[in-house]
Amino acid sequence: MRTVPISAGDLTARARIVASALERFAAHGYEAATMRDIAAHAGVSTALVTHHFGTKQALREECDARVVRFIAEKQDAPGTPSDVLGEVLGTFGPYLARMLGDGGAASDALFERLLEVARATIADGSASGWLRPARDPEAQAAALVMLGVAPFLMLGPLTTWAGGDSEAALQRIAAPLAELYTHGLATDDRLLAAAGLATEEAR
Amino acid sequence: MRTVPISAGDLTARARIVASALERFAAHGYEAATMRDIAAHAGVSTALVTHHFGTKQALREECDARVVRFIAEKQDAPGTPSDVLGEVLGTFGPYLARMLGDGGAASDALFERLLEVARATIADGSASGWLRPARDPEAQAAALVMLGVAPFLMLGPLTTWAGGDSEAALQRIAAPLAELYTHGLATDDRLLAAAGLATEEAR
DNA sequence: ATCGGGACTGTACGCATGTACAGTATTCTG
DNA sequence: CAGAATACTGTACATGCGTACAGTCCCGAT
Repeated sequence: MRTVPISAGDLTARARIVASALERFAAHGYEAATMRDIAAHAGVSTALVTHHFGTKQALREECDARVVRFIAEKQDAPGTPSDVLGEVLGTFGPYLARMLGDGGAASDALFERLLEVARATIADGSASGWLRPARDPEAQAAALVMLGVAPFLMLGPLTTWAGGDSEAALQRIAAPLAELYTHGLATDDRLLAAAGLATEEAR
Repeated sequence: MRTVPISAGDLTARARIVASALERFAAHGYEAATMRDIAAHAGVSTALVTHHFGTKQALREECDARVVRFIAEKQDAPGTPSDVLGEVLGTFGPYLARMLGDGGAASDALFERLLEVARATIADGSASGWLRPARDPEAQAAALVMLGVAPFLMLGPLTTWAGGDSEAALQRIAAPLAELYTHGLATDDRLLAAAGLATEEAR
């Protein structure tokens, strides 16, 4: 257990590389982020990155593992496990958004982890009664993940929309989403009908 | 006005290039799509692409203009202008998702167009009464665009989740979204409170 | 003290990309 | 039916990418 405060300069070069990779992958995506850029932002040479991780793909796997470990810690933490998804997205939102948007096997694995978190949230909410259960709980979990990640996927346009401040964009977009989560959007069942769902459901 | 049915083979090479670019940009994103790939799928040489459009960026602008024109036609069309956003996304959903996700000035311009569509939808829904208005209509419009684009942004993981069929993924994810739009998700006001919104609102 | 291994770097190679250029075929125009 | 403009192609070039390699520095174990 670490007892002294640490700063970026005190970190191992290896740790600085991972942190830099997480940031550059989050900012530009996996393909667009370059090994040279990652190395430069970590203050090391490009060769050291390959020395520690071998390939760019392996570096990404290390980043993914770091995120997965963070999720597992949040899941296993005592106290309030209510908004694990929110905490995870608050820390790794941009990174997860980029990786899930790129697709591929690694992306699918991360999505599966987030699905587990969402399933737990739904189970908890259904048991406690504060969450309205859906006909298809698995699809509801996928929708929950999608809705959580969506603001980060569109952070670029949303930031411009909000005047250049990404934090302000996330906060402003959160308000109508909270209203949506609470009341819905439509006043009748036309959307359910359009989705091919029967309308004789119980309120 | 064209009166005879047209097939892909009958199209001008220029039109085939634009169609190919729209498809490759949608499938792989702007950066990852290559001029050689676009040319090959259009059945022409790479040099012809540069001959017609000059640069890759100019080709993208042509694609964007095509989409913008499509949106304008849908907006100006008579009859039911109720779900213009849905029709636009049904045709150019993957393309718009990739372009909006990449960010940049062109992305912001497309987002602004979609915002206008969403504003019109909200105005119509508020007037007709089927849509529950939000405290911040502009943010509601942005949220509407975001929620519409989100499934396409995550089409990769969602497709794997649904067993490899992207159409099935979109359909299955639409069900809980329709429920969300109709009833909301929470049974109390805790999410509104968490978003910093006062709870003394009228239902 | 030394010596062996890991941290670390500079350089270079092969490859894919966007683009420029010269040249040929085709189509329109007078 | 010439001639000019346009459609179209093959090739080549500069650039940036991921990665491999040889070599230097430094620190801990014997």
